[in-house]
Amino acid sequence: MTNAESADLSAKHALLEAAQRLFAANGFEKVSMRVLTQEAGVNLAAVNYHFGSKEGLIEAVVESYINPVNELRLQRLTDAEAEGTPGVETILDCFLRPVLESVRSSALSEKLFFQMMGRCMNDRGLGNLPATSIALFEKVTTRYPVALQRICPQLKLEEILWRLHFTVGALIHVLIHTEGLRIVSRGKIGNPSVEGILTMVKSYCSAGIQAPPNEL
Amino acid sequence: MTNAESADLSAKHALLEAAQRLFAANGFEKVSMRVLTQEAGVNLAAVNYHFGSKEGLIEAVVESYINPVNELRLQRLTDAEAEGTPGVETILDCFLRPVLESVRSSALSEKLFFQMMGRCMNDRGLGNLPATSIALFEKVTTRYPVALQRICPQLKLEEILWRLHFTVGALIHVLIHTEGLRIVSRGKIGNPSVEGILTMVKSYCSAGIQAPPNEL
DNA sequence: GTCTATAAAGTGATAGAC
DNA sequence: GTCTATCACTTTATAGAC
Repeated sequence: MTNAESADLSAKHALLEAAQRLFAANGFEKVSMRVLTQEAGVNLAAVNYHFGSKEGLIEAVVESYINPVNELRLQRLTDAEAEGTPGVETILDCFLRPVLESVRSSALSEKLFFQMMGRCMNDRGLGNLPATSIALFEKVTTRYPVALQRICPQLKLEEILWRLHFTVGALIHVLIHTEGLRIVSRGKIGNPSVEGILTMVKSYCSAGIQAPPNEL
Repeated sequence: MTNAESADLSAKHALLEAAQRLFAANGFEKVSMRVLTQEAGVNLAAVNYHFGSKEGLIEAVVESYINPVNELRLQRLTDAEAEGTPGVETILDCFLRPVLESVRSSALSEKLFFQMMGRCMNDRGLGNLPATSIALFEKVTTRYPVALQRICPQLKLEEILWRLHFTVGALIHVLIHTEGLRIVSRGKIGNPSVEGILTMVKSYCSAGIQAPPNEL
């Protein structure tokens, strides 16, 4: 590796690292490239050199968060289906757990990581995600409903899609707003572990998905 | 009413009306006071005269959306409890329906209204809402769990709070992201009426809230 | 690849005339 | 209450030297 390449990688890496931290804590809009480059210890112009624009940097960060999660979701579902016909709880585990596991491959603290993940899924709006992320999302929102319908044949695909929609909402809300709720509720929600929260989300969403079908 | 008061009210009203429309469509951050005042047909300085600052205008709009909903939530629960012990579905109806009904007392289109409501609950983060809104939220998040525990005595209050947290997440997600999903899913979610969506949310969340309790 | 310097445009807020 | 003019500052992006 030449010096130039090494410098390139370290500057690029420093930008990505600072971007993750600052975007997670403050949101994409509120972080200026001046503050970000200062925090990263690189020059202001480096953002445009390495990522083309602020938007390019945002997309790089979003992809680095969302894509591994969705790839893991597909892999886990494939694994589960190889072992038989997974139940609703198992399918939900395949869907939800990758979010928790990605936290370990991140340099961010747990709280910041979850906020970042929530922001990626929320602030950008699904429609204007990077193309690679949209493609993965489409695979996920195609395969999971099929898996669910296999063991919930009483539900129309349409209603499964809606119930997965509600499930995603519960997940994102927990990721983004649980810290705030902890403060506002003055401790009334207790202090469950991440695994404990996952258990509660799974039992709630599993029951919701298996609710009696509605007339559509 | 004097001319001055009339002029005051109409300028203030025009600002609020434009703020609702623009904030709903573009978010609080992205709307500049220059664009907003131009849209409202008033002078740039009017924002600071009538609301003190951009932040003051935002808070006025947020209050005007959130507070009526939470007041209605409290009223509906009071009414339901006057007629006996409401079930989970009834309690959820008291909680969710006020969001839909407020749409009719708004000048906004249905889509914009729902986005605005979602933004009020989401973008600001619960912690930094106006004081009156926080007080109402605290009443709601005190009374509803009590009502739920009355008919779900097998659940600890702590778990009820978490399940209400998930419910709010599903609601907000539907408000903000359903239009986007409609596009991305290429019509696969069908075209249910607002009342139809409410029915689906209620049955999902009702089943989720009544799921078997977890070890905490 | 990295830097400085700067362009070009935007922001919220306010003093002061009317 | 409403207006103009302007302040003081921030933003992203880029040209050009090194």
